[in-house]
Amino acid sequence: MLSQRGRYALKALLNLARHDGEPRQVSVIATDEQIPRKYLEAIMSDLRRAELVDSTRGWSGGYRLARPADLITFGEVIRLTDGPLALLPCASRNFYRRCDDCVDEAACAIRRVMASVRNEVSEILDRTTIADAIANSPAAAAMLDSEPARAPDA
Amino acid sequence: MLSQRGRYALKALLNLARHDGEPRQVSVIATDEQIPRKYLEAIMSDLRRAELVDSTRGWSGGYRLARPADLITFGEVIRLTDGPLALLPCASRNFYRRCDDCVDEAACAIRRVMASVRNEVSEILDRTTIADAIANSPAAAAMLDSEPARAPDA
DNA sequence: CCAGTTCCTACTTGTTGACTATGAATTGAA
DNA sequence: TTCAATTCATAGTCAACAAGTAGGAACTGG
Repeated sequence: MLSQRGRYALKALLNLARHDGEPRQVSVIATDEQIPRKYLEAIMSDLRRAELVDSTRGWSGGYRLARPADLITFGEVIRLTDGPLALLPCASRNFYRRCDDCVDEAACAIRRVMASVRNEVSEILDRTTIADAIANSPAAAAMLDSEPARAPDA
Repeated sequence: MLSQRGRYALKALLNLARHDGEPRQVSVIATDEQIPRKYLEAIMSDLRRAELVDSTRGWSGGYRLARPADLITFGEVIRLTDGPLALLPCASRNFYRRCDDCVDEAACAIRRVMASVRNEVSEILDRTTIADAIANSPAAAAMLDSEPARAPDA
């Protein structure tokens, strides 16, 4: 499960992307997206340290995306807030860690399955950008069936 | 991330599947798979309540699979021990729950992405069975590239 | 009746997620 | 130069949960 923190981070970045251009204050985003202001402040600090957003302080300060929205992937954000995408540390590429009680990693049947899951998940999340997400939003969704979002689902 | 509990449950079921036939005791599985005995006991109880295994007590008691190994999927086990596969409750099919702060679920860009992730994940995990996993294990892995496990990976 | 097993309830212990509080540092406007 | 609005940093709280442990009751074949 994605943490609340991760969900908030994504919502905030989407919000920034939708109102591109001038800096946007934490308080504005917070009320927009129904996020506790102080908590969001901490999250935005993380995003800044990770160089996903830029900040300016003082009078009309706030945050904006540090790069174009089509260069920020879901995968990057989620790895930042929630750590590995993989279901097991030993199946993670970015956060690899051996299981302490694992006898023979190469022969581990569980690991093999989890690795294929991780492949599919990161395939989607590292391909899908913030820009993609806002592109197929509310109204647009019905008209076009673009490539990135695979299943219409419900 | 999968919980330790979930990993143990999978290991235990694989162990049962490999030694099919007569009942196998918790203590045996525990030493085989490096799992704390008492903890495994609790896990096995859960698996029994979920009707994944059968138990007999007393003298030469123990556990065996309640069904053929090719009718037990990773998905079922993981949902039992770890809850939803989906990254968000609102993107789960089996454990659906609305996000409390969600304004318009149908228009939610994040949900759409997470739903497609969930589709891929459950596609794999609900298709892959315990039998599949032991089929492509140690030696077998090199010779045949069967269908279920997609990526060799590393 | 007994030894070996499962089964059940409760407890402990450490970690973490989700905030909250307080205030310092910065910066444009008045 | 002062002021108000912002970001930034550190620390603290609180509840929930994961990962075990403890102790013993219930059952069952020998």
